[in-house]
Amino acid sequence: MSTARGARARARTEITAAIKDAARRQLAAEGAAKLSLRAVARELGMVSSALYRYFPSRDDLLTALIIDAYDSLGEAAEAAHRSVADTGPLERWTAVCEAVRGWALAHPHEYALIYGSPVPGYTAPETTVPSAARVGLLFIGITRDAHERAALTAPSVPADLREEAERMRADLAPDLPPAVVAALIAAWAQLFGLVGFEVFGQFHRVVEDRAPFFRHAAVRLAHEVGLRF
Amino acid sequence: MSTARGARARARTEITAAIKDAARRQLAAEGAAKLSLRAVARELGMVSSALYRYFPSRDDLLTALIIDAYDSLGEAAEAAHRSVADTGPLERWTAVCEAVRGWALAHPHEYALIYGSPVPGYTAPETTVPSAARVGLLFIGITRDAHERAALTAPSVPADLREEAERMRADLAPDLPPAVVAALIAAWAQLFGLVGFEVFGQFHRVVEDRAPFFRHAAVRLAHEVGLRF
DNA sequence: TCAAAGCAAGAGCGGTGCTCTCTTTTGTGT
DNA sequence: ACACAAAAGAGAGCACCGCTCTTGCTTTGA
Repeated sequence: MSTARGARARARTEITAAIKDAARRQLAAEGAAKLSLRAVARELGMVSSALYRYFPSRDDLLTALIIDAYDSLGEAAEAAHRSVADTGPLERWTAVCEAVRGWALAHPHEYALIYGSPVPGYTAPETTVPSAARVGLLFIGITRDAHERAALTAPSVPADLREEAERMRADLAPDLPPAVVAALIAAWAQLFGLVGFEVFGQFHRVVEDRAPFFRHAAVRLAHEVGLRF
Repeated sequence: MSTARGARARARTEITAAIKDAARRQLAAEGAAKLSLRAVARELGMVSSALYRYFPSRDDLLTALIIDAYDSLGEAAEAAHRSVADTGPLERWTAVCEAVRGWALAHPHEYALIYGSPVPGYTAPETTVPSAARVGLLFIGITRDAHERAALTAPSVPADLREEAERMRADLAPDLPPAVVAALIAAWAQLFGLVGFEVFGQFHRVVEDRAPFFRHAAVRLAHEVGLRF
């Protein structure tokens, strides 16, 4: 039971949440590098050392924010997918892509936290994996659906990739053709290349009307995977 | 004249170079976030305040390293391109892609500096533009070459992207079809998505045999642009 | 009831970027 | 050859950082 477990425990979860909220605000305002435990403590009227009762280090606080960011992105993508659940694979694919892009543009610093340079000396704990996988699972689901409806044209795969494609298929989506799994992973990485370039300003003075540009690229990615409609 | 302009000026350029070298070593070892002016000064046997005679701030030192990183990557890509200059567009394309990947894997922290999360509150000065453009210009050159040899199948472009594609063509490569320019920019971003995911560990436990995976993806990118051989 | 556990506070350590002042070194014009 | 101004280095110091340790106070549960 998470209710009625004593005032102290209740206060603990509330304060933990307040710390994460304040930290998220700082993250959004200044970026991960300037996220300071002392500033968070100041904002909450606490002394900095008190924060260590809730998060053993700054990195642990960052980890919590990373998981939240993955979940926030995953939730946004899943919501977008739900809202077009009764359409064809290609439309669902692009809807998820655009949800990812929209979330990233709305939360650039949180996007940077999860898909930008990793914090040096810090490796994400296994805890983050389920949250991080949500968007990928969405794409796998869409593709699987297309495969079951025979709406999937499997791309070809060169000989030197066949073994690895088979391995990825076994690990990630045993019911899909290996070539599709390989193409899917490539498309997944390429999607975040497009999003990252836009969020991180690489398209500055290069791409101006970015929504149609992105939508077109997302459709081409779907085609690369084998989705046709 | 850069030679014989007095012992003092000579010493200045030497010390500036030594500072950048030490900083680059720290960058490679620990990442940009842990690059410390004081540590650089220590390594050089100077006092930290003396560094400010050469770089007005830590960000300016970082900017210098960013330009160097872009140039280092550009040089690696151009060298790879030179070594296959007499082959077909597709082979040259993949050679450049693989040079980018190889450089990124060999210099992960420098790669993070230029293609990872931007340093918060910091916008790259215009000085970086020429260096940053080198890889892109290589791709444009390869594609232009294919176009001149009639070895280019222009992809299609949807109506809502036509205007922007035309604008990009005018800005970046007036001698290429608009649809190709649009595809080229998308491929450029997608390439760095693939490289970034590998360098930043996103492929951990997902893609294992990464060289053939990347090579295949690079070839597909070339096909997307319209290169056939 | 009362010991144990949880928690906030404060002081303090070693580190950071950066500024200011003072002194020394160095190149140059007379 | 000398004087003088510019350049460079040294040092102290400011405000900040993450983190630790000790000291008390409060809540909790046997």
